[in-house]
Amino acid sequence: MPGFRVLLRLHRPSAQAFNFFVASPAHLISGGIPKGLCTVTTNASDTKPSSGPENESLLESLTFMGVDVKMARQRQPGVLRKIITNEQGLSDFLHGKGASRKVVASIISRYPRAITRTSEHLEQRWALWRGVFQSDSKIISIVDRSPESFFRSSDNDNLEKNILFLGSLGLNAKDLHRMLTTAPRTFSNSVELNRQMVELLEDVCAELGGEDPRQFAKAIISRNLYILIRSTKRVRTNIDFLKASFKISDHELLETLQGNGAEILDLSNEYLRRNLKRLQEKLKSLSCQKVDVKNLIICYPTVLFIGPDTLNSKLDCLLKAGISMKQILEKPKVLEYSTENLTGRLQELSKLQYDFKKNGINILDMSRKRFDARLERMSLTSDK
DNA sequence: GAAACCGGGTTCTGCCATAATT
DNA sequence: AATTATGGCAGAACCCGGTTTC
Repeated sequence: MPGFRVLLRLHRPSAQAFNFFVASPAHLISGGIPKGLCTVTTNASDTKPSSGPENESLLESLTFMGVDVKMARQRQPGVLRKIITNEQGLSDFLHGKGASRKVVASIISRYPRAITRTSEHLEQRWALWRGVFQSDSKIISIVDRSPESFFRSSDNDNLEKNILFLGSLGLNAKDLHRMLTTAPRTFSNSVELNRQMVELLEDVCAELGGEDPRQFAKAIISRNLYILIRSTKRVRTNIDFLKASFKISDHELLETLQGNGAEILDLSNEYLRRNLKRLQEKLKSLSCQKVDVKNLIICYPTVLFIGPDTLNSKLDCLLKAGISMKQILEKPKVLEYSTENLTGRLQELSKLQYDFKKNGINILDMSRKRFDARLERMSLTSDK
């Protein structure tokens, strides 16, 4: 559970803080000065930050609601100038669905345009989401997580078509639910955009000599719920790149993509390129053959997800412990465990003088519980 | 009864640029 | 011309345990 999620948690808020501090002074210069200091020197008509005045009573009411007006202004300045808005209706609506005052304020701060939606619109949209989610609170948690996903589009028709389209792909209800939980932006894409991605995947299948494009697309989507919020350019480029970069047959590529390889399509083009290049270099320096690289990727595509530094440190710590490259290539799943985890296990095993040559390296590919149990048994037998 | 095989779970927003509206 | 709607991007693994096999 920690791992990746913790990384994201730690990463994101710091990035937000960074933007907040950097962007605010910029705003003070561009937005604050004309209002305060320029009244004497200029007529409002030719000042650069073209704009009417902000709606003071709106600002007041937002402030009263606890909205971070500074943040809102930085994100969508135009909204603050509007004469007609529905912040009270939005607030009441969200409260009615169980959102706290704080959550409502945070939502508006991060996606101010939300207050331009009418109450009828909100009711409609909510009803559509409820068609997929079991409870209001589930939706609230997603809207709180990503206000933009819910509010960015005002096109409820499109949303409805999207739900129908996604359902028509043959994904089961569970997949659909998971997709909309984890990648809610998929909802707000235009149906056309989603359709384009599905068509791209079907085309790729046909190009690679696949028999059943529909099921290929479905397989990739259900294995990679984020695929529909990637650009077709990214996915296309990655597939073409994989095809061109090593001697993988069409059939092998097809199987890899609809198997464990579905996720590597998410990688940015540059990242994939860099990771593959560094992987090839590293393996070459360890005197592996090209075919070893190919087999590694087919057998364990996720290896391309691992950044060069992480990958190198994992390989190095395994090799240093007396494990051969051949063993790693035969059991690449050991690379899935964090460097810390691996290092720790290697240490404990070396205390017991575990012989990898004799016993293999499967012991590293085990859940914590099983590993500990195994160690326990080993130390018991060695005591006797 | 342990080891190996195998697949599954978790996870993804907030910002920017541009097209489309009004 | 301003505002809204939409598309696209960067960021970068880890762990668990049911079932089968020996």
